[in-house]
Amino acid sequence: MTPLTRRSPVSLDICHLFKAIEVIGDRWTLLILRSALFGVRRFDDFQTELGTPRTILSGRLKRLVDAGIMTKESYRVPGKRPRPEYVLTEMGQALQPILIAMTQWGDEWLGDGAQPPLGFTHAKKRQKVRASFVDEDGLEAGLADMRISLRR
Amino acid sequence: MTPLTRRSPVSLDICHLFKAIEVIGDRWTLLILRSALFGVRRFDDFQTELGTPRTILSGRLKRLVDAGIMTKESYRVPGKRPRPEYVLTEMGQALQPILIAMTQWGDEWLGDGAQPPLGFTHAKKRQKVRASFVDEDGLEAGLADMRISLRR
DNA sequence: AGGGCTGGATTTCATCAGCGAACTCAGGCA
DNA sequence: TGCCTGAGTTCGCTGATGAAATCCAGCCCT
Repeated sequence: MTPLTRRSPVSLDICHLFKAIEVIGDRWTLLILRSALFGVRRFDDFQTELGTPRTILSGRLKRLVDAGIMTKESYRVPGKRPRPEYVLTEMGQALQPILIAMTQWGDEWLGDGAQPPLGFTHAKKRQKVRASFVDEDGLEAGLADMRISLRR
Repeated sequence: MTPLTRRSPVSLDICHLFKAIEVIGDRWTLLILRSALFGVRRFDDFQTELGTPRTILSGRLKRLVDAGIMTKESYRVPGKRPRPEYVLTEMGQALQPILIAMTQWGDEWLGDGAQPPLGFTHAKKRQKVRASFVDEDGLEAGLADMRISLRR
């Protein structure tokens, strides 16, 4: 068990985890990102799928665009007028490992014994793939092997 | 870029990611977990460090205990009366990869060019360690190698 | 025994964010 | 012109949030 501390070693104002939580640590934001990673891009599609109140949705999308996680682009169905489309930037795509790690945590700890609906496998090797940590050689490093060091 | 879809392939009511978001997808909850993973355990320590309103803090801690992510135990400083202590369960410890992945995402995308305050290295090999995915052989699987399949 | 101290937790109330429904808006079509 | 559609805003209402004060249990001290 982690030893008791009275204070975290990193103060909030320089903590990147804290900043990340400020940006994406929000129920609706996370749900929007989940849909977006699956390929959903349109306002009404987010709205119907998640049931987000429209007012909240437009605010969250705006924040995600401001943060650089999504861009607001234009799509056009022929014969229709142009419509905005919310697409993940590279910065947004980079969130996928986080969401997958959350999915796998859910699979393991919130699964009602049921088989998880999504499987993560290696395309060629056909082995199960799971979120973990790797060193520079691409080899797994367990949490036990890992040293978390404080840089001053 | 992910192809456009109008709907996510997994409906919310069977999605473990959705369930995970319901449980931990909340600003204060995530901040509490951050502190907890660093070793903070006491009500007032969380409160001072995060500035959480006491009413919110007690509510969130209760939810985390109900969810099985923390347990409420008793500690006793000799000569003082026993006090509750909120300790991560195994289920809670298992959230560490998620928070580390978030930290590293923040390091990469929210860093104001500054050196991140926490370094993750392999204790023996002294190499940098990063969040990623591994197959059953413990070898890294990039997102490109990975197939996400829908189980029916 | 009684008063103070300390760290959890609850009460109170003003404020803010979430929510549903209705409304606006722009541009294409008939 | 009038209508349709997808996006976004306006408008109230309600419920959650936040700050401060209060409560409460149990150990100390005298």
